[in-house]
Amino acid sequence: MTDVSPAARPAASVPLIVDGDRGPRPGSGTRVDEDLLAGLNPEQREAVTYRGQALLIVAGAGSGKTSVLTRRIASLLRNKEAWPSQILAITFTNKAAGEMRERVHQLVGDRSQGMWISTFHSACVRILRREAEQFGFTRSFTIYDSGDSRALVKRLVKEHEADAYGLTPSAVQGKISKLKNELADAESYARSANMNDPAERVFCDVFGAYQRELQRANAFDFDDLIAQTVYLFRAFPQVADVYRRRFRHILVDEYQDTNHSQYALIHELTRPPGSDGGPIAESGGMMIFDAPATEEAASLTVVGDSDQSIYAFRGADIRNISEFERDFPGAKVVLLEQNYRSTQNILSAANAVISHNFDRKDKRLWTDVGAGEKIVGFTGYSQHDEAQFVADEIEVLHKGGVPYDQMAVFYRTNSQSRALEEIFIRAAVPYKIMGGTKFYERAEIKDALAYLVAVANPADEMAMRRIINKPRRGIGDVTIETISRYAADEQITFRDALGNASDLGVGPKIQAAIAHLDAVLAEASDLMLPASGELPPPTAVAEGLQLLLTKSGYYDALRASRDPQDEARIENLDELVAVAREFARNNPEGTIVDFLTEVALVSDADDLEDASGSVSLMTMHTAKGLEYDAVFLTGVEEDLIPHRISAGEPGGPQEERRLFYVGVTRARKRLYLTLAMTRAQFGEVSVAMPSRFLQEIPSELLDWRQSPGDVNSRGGTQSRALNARRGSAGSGFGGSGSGRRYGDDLVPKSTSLEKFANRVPAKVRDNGDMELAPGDRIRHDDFGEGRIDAITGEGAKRVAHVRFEKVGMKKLLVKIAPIAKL
DNA sequence: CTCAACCAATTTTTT
DNA sequence: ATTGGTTGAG
Repeated sequence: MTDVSPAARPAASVPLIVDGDRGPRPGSGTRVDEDLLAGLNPEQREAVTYRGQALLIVAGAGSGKTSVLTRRIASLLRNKEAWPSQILAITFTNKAAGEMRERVHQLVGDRSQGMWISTFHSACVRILRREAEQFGFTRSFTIYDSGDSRALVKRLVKEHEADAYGLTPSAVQGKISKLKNELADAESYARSANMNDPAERVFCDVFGAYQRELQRANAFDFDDLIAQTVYLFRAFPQVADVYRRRFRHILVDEYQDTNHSQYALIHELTRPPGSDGGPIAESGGMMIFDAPATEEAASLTVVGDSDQSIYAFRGADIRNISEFERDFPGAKVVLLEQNYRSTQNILSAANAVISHNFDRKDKRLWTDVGAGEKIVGFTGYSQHDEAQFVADEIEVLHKGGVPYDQMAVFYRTNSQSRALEEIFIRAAVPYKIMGGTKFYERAEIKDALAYLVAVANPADEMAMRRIINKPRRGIGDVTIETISRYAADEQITFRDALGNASDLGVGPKIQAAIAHLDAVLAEASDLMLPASGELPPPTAVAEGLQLLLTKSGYYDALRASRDPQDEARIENLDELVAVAREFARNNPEGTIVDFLTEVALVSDADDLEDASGSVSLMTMHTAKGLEYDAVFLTGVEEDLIPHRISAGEPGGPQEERRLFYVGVTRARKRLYLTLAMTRAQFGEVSVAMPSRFLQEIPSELLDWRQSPGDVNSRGGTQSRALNARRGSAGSGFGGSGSGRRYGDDLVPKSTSLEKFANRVPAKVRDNGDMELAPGDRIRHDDFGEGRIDAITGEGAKRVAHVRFEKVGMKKLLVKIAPIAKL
């Protein structure tokens, strides 16, 4: 807060909101080093050099916005318009933050030290840790991830018997999250709620209890991190002023995906410092007297693209960006429409699809790199068949010179990754799944972290409850409630109650177990948080973790187990210890609290290192902001993309279309759209329909290796709708088109068709009402002869369980399988 | 209190 | 199909 801005000039009688385009300040903009602007188009230059109160950069997909943003920051630093510490840049993921930090560092060197480049959540944690004592928390508070808060909600729902009113834990959790994103707390919601509705009343009770439990546990959930920071700023203007004076340049990436609380946070930070007025400001202390009565608000730069808004489901409000000019009068708007990423064919497809969203501002991406390859379509018989095509095509591309890490496979839902994974393993395609079931969400990792939390934040009863009987110590629900009640009676924490094992009135065996756990926690605490106040050694976290896992008996219990999965769990724990060591190396001063913070906020810790050399698999949401030479969009089916659940929600289908658009625009040179005719879910096989988005792509852009009509017999309607062009495939590829880059062997003229002709029925087929019964013999085009074991299902979903002589048991969809009765 | 067996629900996307 | 939760026996 003592930073003095080299650019700050006492602004005489500046109104609260600066009006009009004031143009570049004298001395800035003109002196930007030319190398920062090298290779930029006029709009991009403007976005880098414009100086003013508010700037909106509307950046279409692939328009070079990251480059613009980093150069903008670099130019502020180079021209000495700002110290690093005066810059706050918000990105959507930690990974993006790391990359931006790296790129700025490349441009300006060590001058970049001290900037805050982080996610909303990380930035708020930093602020909250600093200010926690102001409002009843300690700086070692715990961060609850959604799993933690679900566990808490679950307990409270049970305690309040809220399920009797039709409130499921997940519904309650979702509603609480939504309310917090709107900055509504339990009290304010209770005032506006309809209290005649008993379900509402119970919900308010649970919400209130949930918040009290968090407070008691000295914990914040994800949503609180933002919302409580806003409350903090509103309740303590002098605290807010510290940050308003400090951050003179605020930049927010992916602005279209900000929710209301994030929007409010930005507003709080961009108010002029010292302007709050009212009684509190008078008690604000000396600073008010020292500083000019009114100072300039920080400058705000936001970057976004409303066509890429895909997080409405978690409260993102597209109006934040669409009404930016109204919120910040006089804001400058720069449009970046030239795309430097994809070929024209890919862009044309993207433009065609997104133009079906009616409530958008028309924006057309263009490029000057040429048409490029056609988009390849493929329809598999099953999800495995689809996966096989993807795996084979990846190998073809790889032989043609595309590195694995320049290819990615996207899907709508995480569950779709299974089939891909199975096939990729068999085909020996190196792959890496991004996101999904995260390392830090595995049970054993959460247990280990709960041990650490129990040390770092003894007030966190959730963590204590989690570990108290892991490994098995003979402590069940009854004993836990006994301890809990004892702690309440004695006005001490659950953790401290363990120290009085003999007072609890439990059996001697359990007493001993409790005393032992208490001793282990105390020993770890001495190691990681020495009472003497001296700084623990950097290795303390890793050693403490090791100590906890060993002396608690956790490791031993896993080793003694005969469950084969427990071996993998031990490996995971070893990896966690390794992560702690690595953390110590990078942060010699890092404490246990810092470690837990990092772990709580980093989505997938290992995504930076070993993604190289592997194909990336991820959901389309995760893909935002990334780009690859070749992209496979899989499962392009109705009910998947657009997802079935989205149909019922207002704006749902449109958001799905944006999601599809995001997926398409990730591709630089090659795009594959694949689907399957049948998909198994819940162990049931069902017939899938091609996604409507396929029909929105002009047929001349698409080259079907195998169209839905090729696979599906009732192809009449579908093939018409989907521009199936069986037989004309030869014209689309195999020639010496523009795709020279990967060599001519890249696109095998007909091999892939031949290859898959074996696997997939290449001709139109409809078995209609073929009568089959157990015991019948059949012949399958691929599998040979076999005998029917059983028939299950009804109508179009009738499934034959067939024992083949050569390949064993198979399940076949009677209606479309290439089979004949013998 | 623990374990085995059975049953239900699950699959939208994430910091 | 998998997983988590519940139930009842030991």
